[in-house]
Amino acid sequence: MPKQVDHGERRRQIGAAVCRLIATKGLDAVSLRHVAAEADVSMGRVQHYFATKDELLMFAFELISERVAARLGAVHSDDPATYLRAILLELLPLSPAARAEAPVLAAFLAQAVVEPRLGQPLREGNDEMVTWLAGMITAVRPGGDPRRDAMALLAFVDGLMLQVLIGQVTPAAAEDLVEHQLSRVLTCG
Amino acid sequence: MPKQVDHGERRRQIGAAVCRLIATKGLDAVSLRHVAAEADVSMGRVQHYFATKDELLMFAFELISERVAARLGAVHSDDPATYLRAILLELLPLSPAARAEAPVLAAFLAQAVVEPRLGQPLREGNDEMVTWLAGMITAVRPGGDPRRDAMALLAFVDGLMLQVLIGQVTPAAAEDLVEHQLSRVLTCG
DNA sequence: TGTTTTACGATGCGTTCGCATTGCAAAACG
DNA sequence: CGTTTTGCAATGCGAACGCATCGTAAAACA
Repeated sequence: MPKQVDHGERRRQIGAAVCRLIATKGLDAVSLRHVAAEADVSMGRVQHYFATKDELLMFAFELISERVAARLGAVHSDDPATYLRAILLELLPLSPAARAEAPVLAAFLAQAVVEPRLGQPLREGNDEMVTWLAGMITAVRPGGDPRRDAMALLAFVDGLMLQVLIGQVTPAAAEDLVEHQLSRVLTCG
Repeated sequence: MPKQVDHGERRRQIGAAVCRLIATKGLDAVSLRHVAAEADVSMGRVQHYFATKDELLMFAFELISERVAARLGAVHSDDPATYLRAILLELLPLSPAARAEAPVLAAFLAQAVVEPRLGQPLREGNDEMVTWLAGMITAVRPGGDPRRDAMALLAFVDGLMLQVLIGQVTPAAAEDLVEHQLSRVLTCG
C-alpha cells in the first residue's frame, strides 16, 4: 500500500474546501468536481474519502459546527457579563474566522428548513446555547425568566448575523446593537 | 393567434409553483422540469413565459416579496403599540399564509449572502421596515434611539422566524417572546 | 376568408452531474 | 522478497440539467 496517510486530516482538508465553496458560491455550487478543484486534488480522491455527496456535505456541516464550537470554547472571562457579551459577539461575523464561517452556517441554516437531518443537530446546539446563556444571565441578574431572555438573545444574534452577512448592518453597528440589547436585558429585568 | 391570455397571471401561476417548490424542497430543487410538473404545465410553457431560469427565480423572489408586503399592508390598528406588535407577529410564520412564505424568504435570504442581486432589494425592504418600526416606537415611547431599537427588533424577529422554521421554537413560544421583547423595548427606554 | 401572430408542445443538443468501475504504483507486511 | 493491501487517478455511464429550435393549432386581424 502507499504511504499511510492521516485519514481524518485528508477528510478535513476536503471538507474545508467544501466550506470555502459554500461561503463564496453557495450550497448549490458544491459538486464533486468543484470541490476537487477547490481542494486542488483529483475527483477520485474526493470520492475515495467520501462515499457520497451527502456524506461530504454532512461532514462539512460537522466541520464548521466544530469550528464554531472551538471558537466559542476559546472565549473566557471571570466576569459573567463580560463573558456573556464576548460569546454573543463571537457568534457574529466580526473576526476573520467568524466571517469565513458565518456564510456557511447561514447556508446550512436555510437548508435545515427543508432538511430535517440538519435541523436536529442545530436544535441541540441551540438548546445548549440557551441553557448556557440562561445561566450567565442568572449569574448577572438573578430572577426573572432567564431562559426566555436567553432565547430572545439567541434569536437576536442569529438574525443580526444574517443582517451583517447581507450587508444590511455593519460590524460596528452590530457590536453596538449587541451592547445595547444586552444592557437592556441585564439592567431592566 | 390562440386565446389571448393574461400574461401576468400565467407568470404568477408559474412563480407560485416555484415558491411552493422552494418551500418544500429548497432552492436547489428548482429546475425547469420540476417547476413545470409542480405547476402542472408543460416545460415549454415555462420557457415561454421565462427566458431563463434566473429570470424565473428573480420573479419568484419578487412574488413572495409582494405577498409579504401585501400581508403587512393588510395589518391595521389605531393604537401604535398594538399596530407594532401585529406587524412583528405578521413577520413570523404563525398564520398559514406566513408559514407558506417564510421558508421561501429564508431560502432567498441565505442565497442573498452569496448573490448580491438579492441583497439589494432585501436591504431596501429592511430599511423601510426599520424606518416604520422606529416611527411606531417613537409614537409609543418618545425619545431614546428608536432606530437602534427598530434594528434590534427586526434582527430579533428575523432570527426568531428561522428558529420557528427549524422547529427550535414553537409558534406559541415565539408569540410570547415577541410580546416580552416588545414590552421591554417600549417600557424601559 | 386569408393572413398573421400568438401560445405553446415536442424534441434534441451539449453540458454537467453523482456515482461505479477499473487499473495501477507504492508501501506495509509476512 | 514476494504478496497483499492501500490510496488514489482515470474513465465511463446514465440521468438530469438549461436552453435552443421547430412545428402547429388556433384566434385575432385585415
